[in-house]
Order: sequence, then structure tokens, then C-alpha cells
Amino acid sequence: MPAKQPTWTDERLERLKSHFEAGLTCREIACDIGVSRNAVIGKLSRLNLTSERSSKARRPTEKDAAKAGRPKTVPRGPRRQYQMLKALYGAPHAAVDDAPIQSAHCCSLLELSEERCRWPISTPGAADFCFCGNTPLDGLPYCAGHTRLAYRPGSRQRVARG
DNA sequence: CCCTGATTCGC
DNA sequence: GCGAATCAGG
Repeated sequence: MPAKQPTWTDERLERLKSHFEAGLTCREIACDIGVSRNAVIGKLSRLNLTSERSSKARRPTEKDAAKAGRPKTVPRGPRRQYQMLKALYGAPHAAVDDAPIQSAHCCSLLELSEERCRWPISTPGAADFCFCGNTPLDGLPYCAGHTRLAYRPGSRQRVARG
């Protein structure tokens, strides 16, 4: 098979943008796309999507340069990570499969909450841009149907937007 | 204490 | 250009 896969392909950028617009945290986006949190942040920085609301432009002193090494700091134990992965791969029941996602009542960005599926509908910025308002899974920003779509393995089709 | 956000450096 | 590490703040 020809063509290699640049880390950030179109589909990935789409998801990145959608999630970013949805107000998801870098952690959620990273886990959803399948990359590290830093990868998402790094990409956003390059794209100048970092909101620019930096906390006063950190502090680029010699400390960063001096510490810019590679010791052996093992990251802390995951916490929510398992919740998401478990909910995605370890689905207790297969109640939802080909069940069409019915977003009866869409909600606006500000109307989103922990109990509202944050699947972006239409194009971010559009006048009719809204989100799915279904009940999301435990520890996930999307409902069962949209969660499956988000993690569609192999499917590079534009299954979203609906 | 934990997590999230942003920046910088190395590859 | 991407990924990982570090630092700062909430």
C-alpha cells in the first residue's frame, strides 16, 4: 500500500477541531483521537488554535532548556483514562449497535453539560451549529451511539455530522 | 493533591 | 512537523 500516514490526517484534524470547539479538554480529545495529550496541544499550538489566552506566556527561562532532557519520569497512574477505555472497549452490553443516533433536542455550546452528549452537529461556527443532547456514557462526553462513531476503527468516512 | 493549558527542545 | 518533557496556574 502506498501512501504513508502523517500523524495528523484530515480526519484527525476534523476531530481535533470539532472536539476543541465542543469545549472538550485536551485530555479528552487526545484519548478520543488516540494520541497523547501533548500531541493534541502541540498541534493546536502550531495551528494557533490555543486560544492565545496563555497564562501570561509562561516563563521561558533557562530552566526549560536545561531541563529539556529525557530522564525517566514515569507518568502517574491513570485515572479517568481507564474509565474511557473501559467504556469503549469493555462495553457491558451491546444494546446500541446499529441504533440510529437520534438527537431529538440539540443544545448550544453553552447549554452543554455533563449530562449532554457533546457531539458537534453541522459546522462549528454555523448559525445552526448545535450538539447532540442525549445522555452520554459514564466518563465520556458522547452518548453511546456517538461514542462508537468517534472510535470507528478503520472507518475514515464522514460518518459524523449527523 | 490532581488536572489542564502552554511553551520549548529534540528528533 | 510531530512528540514528549517541563513549568505554571486553577
